[in-house]
Amino acid sequence: MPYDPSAFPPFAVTVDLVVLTVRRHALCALTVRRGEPPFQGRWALPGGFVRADEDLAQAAARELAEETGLRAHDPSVPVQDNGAHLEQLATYGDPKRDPRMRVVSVAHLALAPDLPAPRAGGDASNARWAPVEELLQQGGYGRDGEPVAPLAFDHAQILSDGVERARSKIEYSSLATAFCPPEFTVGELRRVYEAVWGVALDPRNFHRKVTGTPGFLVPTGGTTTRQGGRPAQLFHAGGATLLNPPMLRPEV
Amino acid sequence: MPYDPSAFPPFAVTVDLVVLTVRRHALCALTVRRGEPPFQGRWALPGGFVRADEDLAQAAARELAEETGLRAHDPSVPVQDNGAHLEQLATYGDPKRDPRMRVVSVAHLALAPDLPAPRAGGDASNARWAPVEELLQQGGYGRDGEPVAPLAFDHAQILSDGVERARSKIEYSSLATAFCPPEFTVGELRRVYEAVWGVALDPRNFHRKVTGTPGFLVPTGGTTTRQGGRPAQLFHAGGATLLNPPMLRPEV
DNA sequence: GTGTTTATCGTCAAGCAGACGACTATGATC
DNA sequence: GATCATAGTCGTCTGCTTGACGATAAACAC
Repeated sequence: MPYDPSAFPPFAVTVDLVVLTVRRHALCALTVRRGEPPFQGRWALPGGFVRADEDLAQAAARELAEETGLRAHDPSVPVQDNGAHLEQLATYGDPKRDPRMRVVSVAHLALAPDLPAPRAGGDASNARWAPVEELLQQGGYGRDGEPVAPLAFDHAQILSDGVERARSKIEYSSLATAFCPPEFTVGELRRVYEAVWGVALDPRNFHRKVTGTPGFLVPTGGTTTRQGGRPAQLFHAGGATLLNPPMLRPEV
Repeated sequence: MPYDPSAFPPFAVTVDLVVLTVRRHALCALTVRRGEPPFQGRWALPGGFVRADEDLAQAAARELAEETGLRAHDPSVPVQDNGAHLEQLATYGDPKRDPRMRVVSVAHLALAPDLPAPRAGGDASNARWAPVEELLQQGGYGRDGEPVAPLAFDHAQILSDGVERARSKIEYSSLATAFCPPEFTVGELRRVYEAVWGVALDPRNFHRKVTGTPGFLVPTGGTTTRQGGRPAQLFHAGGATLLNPPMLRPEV
């Protein structure tokens, strides 16, 4: 492999973000409306060019902050703040994925608690949380009966990969807590699993599992009734990041 | 995010390969000796530039074929041929990872059965299989007592990530069969797990687990004594790709 | 034949998951 | 205030899987 700078073609490198959250019992992704061609007016994943002096993770964290105001969560610190979980997802480099030029996109996956309104560089009308179920159905119709236009570029594929990563990763890690506020109840955590997986879980077995796993949940001492019913204990995420044995996703 | 072609810096995009195999009870990786600066004379992972009309997966498959003669395995076809398993691993883009220029490398992970001698573009003396344990120890000494120079660039990190991916992925998938020849015995498969994880497994429990998982192993009818001892049944990999419940990696 | 090696079958106890009954503590409604 | 609906929490039971390990089988070396 001789090194010849003229031997390689010019590439643009971008980061695209799959930002997931749980709203109203549904797994939702952040989308922004494209203001210029190609795919003008269509929804797309947020993203942008990597700058000359930036690492890929830095670029992703910068884009995340620009779009949502969220700080990226430092993986070396336990998840207790409002920072979002951010990890690299995969890289997409089909020569024809962008009709304008050769663009390689390093997709990242971010998990966030339910947020106030999104902002797309300050323009909230061009950003929204959409249920991934709507975004991924091909040629279907949204909840309002309007036909759903597919996402721009290969973003449907990227979103699909990100959702699958999130679905599998909450099985064997404590990542589901990244969807929760700093303090949460067992029931709220269970509803996260139910929304991400799209299944119903037995509250009693779930409670036994998560409270019986050492280091997963730490009681804060407080209780809340914000879900109605009997007051529930409040917890925050413990130091454990790996769940062993894993939480089993029910068969479909 | 306005689109301005002059707004992004030029990137070179490469693919680097973590090619793993099991030789003499040890997990080994393919390394090539660098012929020019930087890191001249040091060992590195094989790789090269992505061409103008190539997808990332195509580039990785081409590099793999150039270095080893292996065809990349088509994921849609059951693993029964000698093709190697190839998947994207992660992307590395630190601005300083290559002192010459901005290079973003899309690392791929390949798993191959034990092969004849490697060839580095026809030059076998500049390619070798090295135990990952030796490659990853910092400032240690190899089996021959020679001091081990660390891999070039950030390739130690890439290799480490690839090994960890392989170690975790054989837990819940049938990927370990990618290290085996087309027909293999339960004992040979067990020795793959033992080499990759660096642990000893109980032959009886392992046998029960893999033969009891539907679709994992399909008996070919033949037997072999190539390992000595009582003749063992020969199998090839079945259609099942996911192991549920997973093979449990013993605690360390 | 004896010993060695590897393969394969079987047994048993401990742990975990799924199904589900029972009870508790709130707010809402009559 | 009694009743009801809602959600949380604690138990029980059964079946499956695992880990530890005994026992037998079929080859080769001497």
